[in-house]
Amino acid sequence: MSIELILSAKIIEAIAQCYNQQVEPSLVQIQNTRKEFEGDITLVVFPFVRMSKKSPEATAAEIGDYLQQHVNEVEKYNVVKGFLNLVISPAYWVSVLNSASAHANFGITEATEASKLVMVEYSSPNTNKPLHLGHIRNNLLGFSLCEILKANGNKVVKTNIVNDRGIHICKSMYAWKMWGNGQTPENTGIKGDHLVGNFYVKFDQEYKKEIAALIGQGETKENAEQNAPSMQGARELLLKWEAKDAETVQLWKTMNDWVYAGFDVTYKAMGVDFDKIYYESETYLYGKNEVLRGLAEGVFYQKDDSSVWADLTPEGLDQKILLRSDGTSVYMTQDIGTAKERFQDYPIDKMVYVVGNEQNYHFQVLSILLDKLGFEFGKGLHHFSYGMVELPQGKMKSREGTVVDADDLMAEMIEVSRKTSEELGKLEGYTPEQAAETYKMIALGALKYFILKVDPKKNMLFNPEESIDFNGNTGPFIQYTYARIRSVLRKATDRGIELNRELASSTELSGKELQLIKSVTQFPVAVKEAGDMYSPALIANYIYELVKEFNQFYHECPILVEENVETRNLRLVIAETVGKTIKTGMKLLGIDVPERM
RNA sequence: GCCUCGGUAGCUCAGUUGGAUAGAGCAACGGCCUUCUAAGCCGUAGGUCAUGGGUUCGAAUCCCGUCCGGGGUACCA
Repeated sequence: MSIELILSAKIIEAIAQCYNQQVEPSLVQIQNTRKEFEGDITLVVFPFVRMSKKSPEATAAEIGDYLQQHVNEVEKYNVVKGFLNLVISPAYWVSVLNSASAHANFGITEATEASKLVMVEYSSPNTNKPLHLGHIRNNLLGFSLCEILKANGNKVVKTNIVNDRGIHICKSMYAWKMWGNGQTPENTGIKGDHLVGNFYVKFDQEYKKEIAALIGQGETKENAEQNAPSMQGARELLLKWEAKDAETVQLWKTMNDWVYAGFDVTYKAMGVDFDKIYYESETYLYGKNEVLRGLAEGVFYQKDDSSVWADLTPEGLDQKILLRSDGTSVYMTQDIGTAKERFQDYPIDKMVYVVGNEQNYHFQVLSILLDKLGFEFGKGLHHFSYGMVELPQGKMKSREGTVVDADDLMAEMIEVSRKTSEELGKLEGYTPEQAAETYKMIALGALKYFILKVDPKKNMLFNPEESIDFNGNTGPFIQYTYARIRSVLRKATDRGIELNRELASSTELSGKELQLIKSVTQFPVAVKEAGDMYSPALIANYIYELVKEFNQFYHECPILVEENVETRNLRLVIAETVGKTIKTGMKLLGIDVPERM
């Protein structure tokens, strides 16, 4: 049992004994003592002063006396204003370190047969353009969230819904037909997703010209947008596709295959993967069927132009279109079908969608619609809503070319990493392959940590002019600390030093040693909170604090050079345990750590 | 217009259900490599927590108003 739980129970007991009052556990506010005060754990006594009818100081002292007498681990205490600072015995901290060091998977709760099954949808790209920085945030958050949920004892199915059909694909297809001149990834040497993306941009350029021309001829803006030949062409392709026109389907397959080949490369570079991939082209019909069923059952209604709608005014929302007047599906239709499929395929206890906050309304509506259609899981969907990545000039727009491309960004980061490593000359003796692997590990560590350390809910800014840092609160800083620890441990082994991981309870702890042990014990707490809050950032911030403390310790306390064998052993055990915690924690972020750098 | 999210150091971000003197990194300045990796460590400077009220022992945190910004809002995804 953790010291916090023991104390919590004893504090309630103390109040009962001293003041004859029953208190709710929620009133017991225990926190780690701030560094500037003496002590390890602090109780906020303000909530109890009205029970004691004494000053905060006197109340704190009475509770402190009681705890000191009744809890072995409480050595002494001091009172500062309404704060009762408890000093916990070193023996307790030693026992905690022993247990952390003994557990291979310290901080991790393994899933069992009885565990909940969580399905997490993330990535979910459109197949009309390559992945950009916004997708990177999605993928990294999604992957990390899955690792964190697993570490909290859940079974997780990582899923990806590929938006492989729809008007956006048809735009790229139309542009390719009109202006493609038979270009392929093979004959141009351009990565497939980028090639298709080029045509998406081309479409938009031509479309805009046509609109301008039509407006010049006296058309209204709305009419021009509807009647532009490009748009009509794309719409026609969408209709042909839904009608399974052979030539259209063939072109669609070909271009999507180019994109998939490109995506595979990007996913692999990012280090993300999926257990089950759904394709919208396969699920949208289920959605259409469900909408038609809803229409037949009177849940939805049809307008004169034969478009199908949901009336959400009882829920305080608007009307929502579910099938266009030409009968084709919209985004919502597809998501209904996909949800139904998934719950048929898996015994899902919890469904999580990792999708940007621009779609908050969409998921609010999806939840309601599924519920209206009689799916009991409708209300339980969880939209993991994350903020946008913005550039200094504002939002990224693929069609306007103001995007930071995922492949380019990763390649640039690797290049910076390589140069830095070579300048520092840390990898001498490595083969070129080993070195290249390390450059990549550091580059991705920098990128992933940069993205994940920010609260997912908030928008974040990326300035391409100032490349991502490798110093300070960064992935490489953490990786570097890990490499240092490994280096010390290697040297210990080389010198024939054997670790004794069963530390005696009488082991003495200095300030930094104690602080590090306390930090390590917070890891399971951080893992749980990250799981509860769906926040990789909590893990990132935790590791950073741990690593910062380790570096201070490393600087102040000699490890191998220490002459006292017991102290040397203690420090090695601490270093090893911190290293293990860093590695486990970084794994939860999808970041690897190097043996050397 | 309506809905919704946000505003913390020059910049990028932390700040558990309200708790002690609001913290990091970057940038700036000054120290520390004959000792386990200087991608490090130590120090200096930098704040009206957008703003005005309120709630209370206590507010960056909760409530109301105002200003500024992002996102959404019936045939894009």
